[in-house]
Amino acid sequence: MTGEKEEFIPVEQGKVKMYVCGITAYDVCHLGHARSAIVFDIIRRYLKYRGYDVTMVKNITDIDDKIIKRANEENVSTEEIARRYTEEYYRDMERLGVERADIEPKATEHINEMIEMIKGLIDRGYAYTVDGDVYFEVGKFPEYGKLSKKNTDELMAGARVEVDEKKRSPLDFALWKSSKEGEPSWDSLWGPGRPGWHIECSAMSMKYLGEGFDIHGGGADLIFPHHENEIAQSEAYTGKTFVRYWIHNGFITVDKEKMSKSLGNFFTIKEILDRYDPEVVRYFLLTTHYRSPIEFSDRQLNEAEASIDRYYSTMMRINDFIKTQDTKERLVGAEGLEGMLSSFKEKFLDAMDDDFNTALALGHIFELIREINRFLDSRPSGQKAREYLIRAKDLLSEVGGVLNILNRTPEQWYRSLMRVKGVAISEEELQRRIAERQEARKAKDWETADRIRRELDEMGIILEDKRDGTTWRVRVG
RNA sequence: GGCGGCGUACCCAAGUGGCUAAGGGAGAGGUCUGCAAAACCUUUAUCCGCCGGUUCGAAUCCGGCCGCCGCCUCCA
Repeated sequence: MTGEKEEFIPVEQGKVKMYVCGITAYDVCHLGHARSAIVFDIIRRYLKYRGYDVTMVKNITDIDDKIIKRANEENVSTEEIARRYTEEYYRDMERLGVERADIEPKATEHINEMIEMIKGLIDRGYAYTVDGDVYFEVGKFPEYGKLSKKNTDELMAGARVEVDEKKRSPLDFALWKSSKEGEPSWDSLWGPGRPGWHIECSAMSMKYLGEGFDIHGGGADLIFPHHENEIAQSEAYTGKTFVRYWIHNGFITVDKEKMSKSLGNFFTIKEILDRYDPEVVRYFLLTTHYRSPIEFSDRQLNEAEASIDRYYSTMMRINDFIKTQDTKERLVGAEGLEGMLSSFKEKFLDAMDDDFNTALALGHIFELIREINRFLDSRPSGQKAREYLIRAKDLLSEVGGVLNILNRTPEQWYRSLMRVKGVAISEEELQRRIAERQEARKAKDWETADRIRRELDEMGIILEDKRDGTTWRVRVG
């Protein structure tokens, strides 16, 4: 609300109640929706990791003008449209690895709560009825604009909305819309109609989280008017502070412009996931702070892929090393790793505690990765060395679990890459060729060995000869 | 027009008063290797859009300018 970072103090100690604006089920989701979903998924995971008992509510708007429009275009019911795109949404989220919220209420299942609230607003003099419509009277709520830092005079002056004659002021917004012939409707004290968009979030968040709760999130484009309206109607209704902390994620841009439905410059989640592993998308979104805009491009995704690959290559080295049986203790220059191991966790927490600075947290992860590689390059051996690496691995998987990235095995990663990149060779065949090449190498038949390596390279497989065998990777980038 | 945000190396990006300006990608040189690849080392911002100011000290605070973007209408 202040527009600045603040210390987080929840309403109830140890508990966090958060509400995130979900989707309107009228079309398939694009990458922008993915960002919001992933950002708040990570915030929730982190708060849980920090020991809070988190309750997250994310709504689904299953009735509104866009849905009605779409239903009319396709000559099907609004329920059909909402059901279809809700299913699509869940499919996308599952593929992206976004966990479901604790409660995912639908607007149409909370009409009574909304009617109750609208009634209360009319009773308290904040809303008025005109021909079956109900409007919130913004002029009655002096604090209007406090979130978006707009003042009502300027809004009036700059209003470029076609003035609805029924409204007392152009700023007033609909709480209830009377329905036209053939539109879905619910009975109310004001006649048949449907709720306005803003009222659902207020009614549902209060129902599940209470009249004042901790965190309310959504895309930055919801600040005005949606969240401003939510504050007005909720605080007018309860007389209490609606939300303590507002969190808004930045946009995804394409050529610097906001990715949006109306500009048509969007990529659907499905399109992206046909070409990239979901982890690449998640990683990519975490490389930039959640509030900043993030420029989408294949180049960026390829870089994200390369970074993840670097991580898993190191993980493979760790795993190989942990399997060694050597008892001869050899540790030279382990100080770097040792120091990193003891400071890593704190650095990670500091980064995340500072407004969920995932980009910085990733930086720390890769510093540790470099230190691990440096250590492994020093040719250590023995139990002590193994213990260091086990500790490193545990730390990495702990934070990887929180960020929901870098938490698979290298094998899973490479298999997935083979699929995504369409590498045309089976693992069995690949192993056979590697064995074949090993024979050639043993016989110092470099020509054959190089030929096999080149052939595999053309298929997108890179071979790496190590001391005790050859490993393969899928080429990325 | 009003309000808000951003401008850090070749690219992406963290850093919002003071140790050597994180990290990733890309490039160059080196170590290792049969040759590679990977990894590691060195290297690529005496400087953080420009100009002024505050301060012992600023990328970081203040003012002005330039450029880009967002919101003000549905939008994650």
